[in-house]
Amino acid sequence: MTIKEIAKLANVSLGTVDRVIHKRGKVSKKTEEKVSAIIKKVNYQPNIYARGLVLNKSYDIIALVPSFVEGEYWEMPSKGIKMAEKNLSKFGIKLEILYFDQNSVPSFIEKADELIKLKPDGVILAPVINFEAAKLTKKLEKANIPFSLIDSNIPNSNALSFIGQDAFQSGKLAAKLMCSEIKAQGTISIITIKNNENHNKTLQQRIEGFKDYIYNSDFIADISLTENNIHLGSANWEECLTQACNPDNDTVGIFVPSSMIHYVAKCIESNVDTMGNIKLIGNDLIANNVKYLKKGIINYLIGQRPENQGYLALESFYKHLVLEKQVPSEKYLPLDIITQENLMYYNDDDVVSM
Amino acid sequence: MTIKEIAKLANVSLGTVDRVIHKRGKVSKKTEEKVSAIIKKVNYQPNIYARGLVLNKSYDIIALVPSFVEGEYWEMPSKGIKMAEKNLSKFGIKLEILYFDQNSVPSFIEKADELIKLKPDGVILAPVINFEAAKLTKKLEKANIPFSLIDSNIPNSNALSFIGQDAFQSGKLAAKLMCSEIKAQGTISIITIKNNENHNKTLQQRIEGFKDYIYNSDFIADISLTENNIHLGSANWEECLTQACNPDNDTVGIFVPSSMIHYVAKCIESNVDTMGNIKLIGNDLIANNVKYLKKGIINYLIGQRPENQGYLALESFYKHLVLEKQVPSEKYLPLDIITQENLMYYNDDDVVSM
DNA sequence: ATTAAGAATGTGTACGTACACATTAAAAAC
DNA sequence: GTTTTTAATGTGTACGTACACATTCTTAAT
Repeated sequence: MTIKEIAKLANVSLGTVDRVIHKRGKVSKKTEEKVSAIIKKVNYQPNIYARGLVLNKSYDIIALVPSFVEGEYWEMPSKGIKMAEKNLSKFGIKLEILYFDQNSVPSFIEKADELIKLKPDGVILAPVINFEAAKLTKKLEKANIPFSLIDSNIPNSNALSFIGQDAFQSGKLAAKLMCSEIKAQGTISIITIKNNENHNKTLQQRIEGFKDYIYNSDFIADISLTENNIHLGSANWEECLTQACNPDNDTVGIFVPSSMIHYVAKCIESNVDTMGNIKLIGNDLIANNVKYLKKGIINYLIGQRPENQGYLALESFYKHLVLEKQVPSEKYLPLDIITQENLMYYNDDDVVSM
Repeated sequence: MTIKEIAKLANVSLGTVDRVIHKRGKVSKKTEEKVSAIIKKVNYQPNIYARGLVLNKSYDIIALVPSFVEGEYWEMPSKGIKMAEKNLSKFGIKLEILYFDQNSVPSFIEKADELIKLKPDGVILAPVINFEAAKLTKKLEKANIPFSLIDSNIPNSNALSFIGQDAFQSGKLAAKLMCSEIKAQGTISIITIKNNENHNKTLQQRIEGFKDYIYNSDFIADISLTENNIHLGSANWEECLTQACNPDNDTVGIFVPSSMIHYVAKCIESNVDTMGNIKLIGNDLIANNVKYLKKGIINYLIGQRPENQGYLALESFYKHLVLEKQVPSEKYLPLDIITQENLMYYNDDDVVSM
């Protein structure tokens, strides 16, 4: 059903139908109603090819995400964003990725300023530096530039879309798995490993979820819970870590609420005779973690589909700008439980093919 | 970069460039080489809007899948296929779904004949009735109609694409989870529940995977393994099931290699005092199973993203017919481990949004 | 040298939409 | 009743591609 046919049905010209569809005015009330009725009746759907051809718009989307070295967590969201660009560039979605150092506030500010100057049509933002990210969203709002958030949310930010995880629930899930694995009484250790002093909301929420589950489980009688922080910047962090892993020789499980769990895994591996039975649960399917999962040193990894997060973020702009469809304001991705037995189908390069 | 610009660069007309691009011949070798070189150099990508507009082709895809009543497994692949149609119809992908009764070979044959008569441009086939499905694929091949398989594969069928699961690995995963959950020695029971006598390859592979894991685990010393079949057609199936659940009063876990596990869950629920501690693991996130997972009667469900399977199957034709891209010949979806703690984000209606 | 046949190349139209511009009809001003 | 203004409606062109058809250029046959 085309505009032409509608025009014929309504006994008016193409131009009139066009004005009605786009609400450009300059149509008498009578004909407006007549045409609208027909449009509704025949369920007119614009031909996206013709539309795309004549508009021939392109949209510049800028993603502002943490930089990474190969194998680090933030490689995965970036990968997803790039994959989406490959699929969507033919629809006029152009992408530029700006990387900031997540351990450096000035680096974020610099890139944020650069972003604003480029006047993009849309922004994908990973608000890992919370406060500064919130400031940027205010600026974007003022400049009327839509933005989507990935990884973590900024409540009440008026984002086009948030795509991420439920970190609290992720922690609960980790605790549940830990409780399933542990067969004896002892100590469960929560170890946080960071290379900066920034407050990380995601880590905190995972820890809270973990503790929430443990405190409410039947296991609480048999276990004690300890928390440790390791700072990778400090000189003796390796000693500290080894010490934290099994201080009283009764540690039965360790939870690392981040992708840094491979550091613990490595430590356990080199002390396998004393620590070999400790159950290890952490987050994210990065290469280093996968290695230890395959070896059986890490028992479970929890994933939140970071590639998908990136993919969906760019796709949200395609839906919003190209298709002019409504996009869901929040999308929580599933918390995947990954173990030796199902690893191979998560580790696929093509998880984002949809 | 358009054909027009290429024509200008090559000092030829649009028609000549067009002939070169589509290899229609009637171009002298010299100009053909000149134009080809330019096309390659400027990395010409056809404008999909203009292309789509002028071709204005539509493709009739027919899906041949098992019928279902609400809440049954096969509702999910159908849902995914329909969701894909919603997204892809604007690109000319038209869908018709034919349903057959998976307990009736004649019903399959009837629908298959109907399908062939409709001369579709592509077919999505769920080959649950193996032998007849294979016959259909031969016919389709002869008629030069591409087809994609979902759920289970037909080896060497020359399908455009197979989208499904690794059933053997699914069984192994179930066994791994069972071993994590079980704290005492006793019997693990594999219960198959069917309402027909057809051989079901998927069930068989899951069982084999399950046994493979158990036999190779440290647990084998502490447990014994039994197998039971329940036929829902028989008059006394409920008695049989109750009997099978805990025959020697030492059952510690039950594995049902299908979505039928809710029958077992119901049985356990009504005998909670004697069977309350039995661990339950089964497949598929259908409503009935979710109910018992939430209640804590089912401990784990293993999912293989049936909606995604359906979605990807239709999308494979979009990629093949509309975008003329190569599609992967096999796609194994991840085996999701679902438990109370991560259920909510899998049970989302919108799992297929990508 | 002229013509016919065939190869090579060029031109024109259509697809459905958006938007600028042209035209006509109606109402207001004189 | 004529002119001016404004509202309403109609027309034409462009987007980039595919394909039918028209034209020009070669080459061989007469």
